[in-house]
Amino acid sequence: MDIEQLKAFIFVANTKSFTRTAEILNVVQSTVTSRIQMLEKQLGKDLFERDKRNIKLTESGSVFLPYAERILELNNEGLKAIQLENGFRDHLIIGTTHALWDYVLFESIDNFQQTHPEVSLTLVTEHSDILIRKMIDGLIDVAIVFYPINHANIIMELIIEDSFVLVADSNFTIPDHFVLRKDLKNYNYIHLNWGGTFTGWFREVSSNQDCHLQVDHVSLLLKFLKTRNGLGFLPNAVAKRLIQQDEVVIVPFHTDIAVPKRSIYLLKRKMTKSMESSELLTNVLKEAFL
DNA sequence: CTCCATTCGTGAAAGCATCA
DNA sequence: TGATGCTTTCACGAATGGAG
Repeated sequence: MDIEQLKAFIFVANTKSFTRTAEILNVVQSTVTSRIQMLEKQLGKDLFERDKRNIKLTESGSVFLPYAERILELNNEGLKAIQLENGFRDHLIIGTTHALWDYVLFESIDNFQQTHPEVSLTLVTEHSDILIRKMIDGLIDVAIVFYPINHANIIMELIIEDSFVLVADSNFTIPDHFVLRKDLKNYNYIHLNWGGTFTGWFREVSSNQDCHLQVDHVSLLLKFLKTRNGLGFLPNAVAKRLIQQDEVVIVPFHTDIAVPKRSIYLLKRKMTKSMESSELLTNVLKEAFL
C-alpha cells in the first residue's frame, strides 16, 4: 500500500470517476484502475461497486476511507514536521490568485510575517479550481477562492460578496455623465475576463461584441489603462487598494443589466497541528478585505 | 557491471450504457 | 442507431533492484 494508491482511492471516492481522478492526479486512467486494483488486492476486499456506468463505495470502502484520509494527513504532517526542523513553530501553505496577492493581500501577509516570525509561510498562486484541488489533496492549508466547496476536511467561510467597478488611470478625466455600456467601445475599453458571473454579464453588456484588446493579468490591464487612457473593469476588492494608492479612479458606469456579485471564500483545512497560527493568519487575511 | 525479474505507467482497443 | 463517455484489459517499454 502506498500514498499514490491511497490518493487514487480518496479521489475516486470523492469524484465517483476514475477518469476525473486521472485528470486530477495527472496520470492516465488505467493507472488509476491499477492503483485501485492493487489496493483492493492487498486489502482482500473490493473498495468500489462498479456497474457499467457508475461506481460507488462498498461498505468496506466506506469503512476504509476515513483511515486512508488520516494516513494521507499523517504523511503530510510528517513532511511538514521535517520542514519545521529549522526552528519555526509552524509552517503554513496559503494559496490565492495573482490579483488578490498583488492588490489585496500582499501588505497583510508582509505584516503578518513581521509580527509572527515564528511562522514560516509558503505562498502559492493558482486559479481557484486548482487551489481547491490542492486543498482537497492536503497540499494547501489555507486558500482564498471564488468558488464554494463542500468537503469534510475543509472549513469554508464567505469573506465578502464582491462586485465590479469601471476604472481608469488616475490621470483620466472623469466625464460629467455616466458611461453607458454602448459607450465602452468609444473609451478604449480593455477587457480582462474575470470569469464566473462576470463572463456572462459582460457578454450581455457588450452584446457579444469582441473587444479590441483583451488581457489576462491586472498588471497588464493597468499598463494599458495608463498608455491608452482606457477603461476596464476591476473587482471592488482590487480597485479599493489601487484607488488608495492613487493608481486608478472609479468611472461612473450605468447599465440596465445589474453588475454581478462575486463571492470570495476562505478555505481552511481542518488540522490537528498549527491551528493557532492558522487562526491568526486567517483573521489577518479576512481583515484585508474590510 | 551485467543480467534478469518485477513493477509501474502508457496507449490502444474492447465492451458496455446512455442519450439524442 | 450512431456518438459519446466510462472502465477494464492487454501488450509494451522504461525504471528499479537484487543476484552473481
